[in-house]
Amino acid sequence: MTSEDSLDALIDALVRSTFQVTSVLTRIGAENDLSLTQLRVLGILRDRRPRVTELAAHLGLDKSTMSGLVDRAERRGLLARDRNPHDGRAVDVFLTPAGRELTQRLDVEIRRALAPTLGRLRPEQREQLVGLLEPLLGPADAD
Amino acid sequence: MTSEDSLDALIDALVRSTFQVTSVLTRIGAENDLSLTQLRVLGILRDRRPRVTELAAHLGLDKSTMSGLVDRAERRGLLARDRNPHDGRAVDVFLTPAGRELTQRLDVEIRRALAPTLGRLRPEQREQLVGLLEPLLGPADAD
DNA sequence: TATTGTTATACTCTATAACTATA
DNA sequence: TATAGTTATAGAGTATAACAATA
Repeated sequence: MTSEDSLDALIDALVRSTFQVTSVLTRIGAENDLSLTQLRVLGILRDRRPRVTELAAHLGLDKSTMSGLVDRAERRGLLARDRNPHDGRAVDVFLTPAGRELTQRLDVEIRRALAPTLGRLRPEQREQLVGLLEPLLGPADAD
Repeated sequence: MTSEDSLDALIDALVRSTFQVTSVLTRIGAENDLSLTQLRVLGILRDRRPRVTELAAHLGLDKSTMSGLVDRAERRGLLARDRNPHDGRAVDVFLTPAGRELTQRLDVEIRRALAPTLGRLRPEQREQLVGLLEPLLGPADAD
């Protein structure tokens, strides 16, 4: 196997695993009336209180798109806005208790959905896989 | 590290790598005026000539959604429809030459975008990674 | 009767452009 | 002037329900 081939095979496997994981996340989101994007918003807010622009940058979206996403999630009581005390232009976004509760439930569901497949690997293989993926990952931003 | 922890860490790494790959695919799609879904449609049609319902099933979408996606891609000349000769109800979908050309260009761009990151792994590590991902993957459906 | 596909409808997601308020 | 956020607008993506054509 040449180096080229090993790269092609890896890209193929990685893209396939991407669509497979995405499909699980999309399904669990849909079962809870959440788009994949809203799922990610909740995931980011788990341990952050970003302003709208930061949230948009995290997701690679325009700030106007972000406004709409925050609007709809806020209307559902999942998150809330607050003026940033240090910058009158900025608006901080954070989970409400209901949003936090839903996020935790989603975590459990995601874990439950992926566990059977990932359980095909022995624990030491899982650790090996994590070790191989880690150097590929950018700065943290799970879920 | 307990077995629970190794599973959590793996899910975290896998989800993060999923969003990272998705972001690359979304960007390359957008640069070519294609949504991630349209990108996937083209990828599926590379080596298949499915009917509308099969395509929808592949993507986990409703057939009415699929009708719209095929409509728009057809209007752009990327794919075409043909009545299935064996079943008068069915409509087969396939790439046009222009669609095939675009798909090949996208392949190159995706490869070029992912190569630098994946190049951080040595060839034997890449093979190891493929070997660990493969048992997790369902039946083929790359891109 | 059941299946395949399209259409009508409604809502979410998305970006661009124009705007207001603050820095 | 530049930045943060919202709103208006337009188009794509999505599902549900109703429909026509075929099996």
